[in-house]
Amino acid sequence: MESQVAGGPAGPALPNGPLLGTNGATDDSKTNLIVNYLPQNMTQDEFKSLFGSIGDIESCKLVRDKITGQSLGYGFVNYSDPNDADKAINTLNGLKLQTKTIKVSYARPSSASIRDANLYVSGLPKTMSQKEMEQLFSQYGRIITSRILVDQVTGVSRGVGFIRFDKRIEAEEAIKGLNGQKPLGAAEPITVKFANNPSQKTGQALLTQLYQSSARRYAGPLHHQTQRFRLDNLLNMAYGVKRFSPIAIDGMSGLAGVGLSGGAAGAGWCIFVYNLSPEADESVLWQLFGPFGAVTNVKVIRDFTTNKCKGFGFVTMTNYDEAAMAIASLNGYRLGERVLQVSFKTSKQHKA
DNA sequence: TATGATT
Repeated sequence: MESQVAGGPAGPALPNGPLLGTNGATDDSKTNLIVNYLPQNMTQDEFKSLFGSIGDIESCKLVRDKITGQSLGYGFVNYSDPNDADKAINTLNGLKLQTKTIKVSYARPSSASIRDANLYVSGLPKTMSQKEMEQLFSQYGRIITSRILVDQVTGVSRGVGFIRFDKRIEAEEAIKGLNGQKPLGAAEPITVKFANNPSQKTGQALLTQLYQSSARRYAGPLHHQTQRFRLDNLLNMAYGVKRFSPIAIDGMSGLAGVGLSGGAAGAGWCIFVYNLSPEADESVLWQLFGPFGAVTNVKVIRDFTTNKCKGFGFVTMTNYDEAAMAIASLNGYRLGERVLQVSFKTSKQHKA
C-alpha cells in the first residue's frame, strides 16, 4: 500500500504544473488534508478525535455515500495551523488502523477539472507491478494514486487496477492511448475505462451493500426470528432467488386495513419511515426503496416554516411482498448516523 | 424524536 502521493517515476514533463505551492496558492493548501484508506467502520466522531489529537481543527468531514450513509473510506481535515497539518502528515500517515494503512496528504484544491479522473484497468499481465503500471500510465499525466488488486488468498495480482490522474483530461488521454493496447511483452491487450463512481450504484449493488451492512450488524448468532427473516430475504434478493415469504402469508391476515391506502391514484401500501435527518429529501426515499420494487410515491414531511424534514416520511409501494421486503430490510438500517425505523403506516382515522 | 396532505 502506498503511503505517499505517487508522482510516478521520472516521467516526461507534466502537461500541467504542480498544483500546490505555486500560482497564488491559498492558505488552504497548507492546512487542508485528505485522508484515504480509512477503515469502513470509522465514524465521523472517531475521525474527528483522531485528527483533533494533533491540533485545533477548523473543520473535518468523513465522506459518506449520499444514499446509504456508509463511509466511503476517506475524509478531509482542515487545521487552523499549517504546522498541525504538517504534523498530522508526519505522525498519522501510514498509521495502521485495523486492516488499513491510512494515507494522509495535502488535499488538492477542489475543482471540476480533477473530478472523474479515476480509471479502471483490466487485463493487466499478472506479473505487472504497481510501479510498472504507473510507468505505463505516467506518460499521460500526473498520477495521484494507483493500485493493483490482488487475490486475498494467494496475493497474486488479479490483473485489475485503478489509476487516478490529477486531471480528467489526462485520464481521457490515457484511455485513448492505452485502451485495447498490449503493454510491452504482454500477451493480451488491456482495457482502460473510467472507474464507476460510487454515487451511480445500481439497485443490485445497493442491495448487496445493504445486505453486507445487515450482516455486520448481526454478526452474532441469529436467535431472533425477525433477524433471520431479514437476512434470508436479503440473500434471496441479492441472488434473485424466487421466494414465498412466510410473512407474506402470516402478515396479511394480521394487517387488516393497515398500510393499504385507498383511492385509484394512490393505491398501494403506505410505509412510515422514521428518523430521517432534517436534510432528508425525497430522492433519498426513492433510492432507498426503489431497489425493492415498484414505488409510486414518496413524501418527506417538512416543517412549514423551516422547511426541514420533521424526521419522518412516507413511501407508497404497489406490491405487498415488495413493501414487506423493504420494511424487513430497511427497518433498523443505519442511514448515516441514524437508525431508521420502518413499518407499515398505521391509520389513526376511522375510529367511529 | 414518532404516522402527512402548503396540491
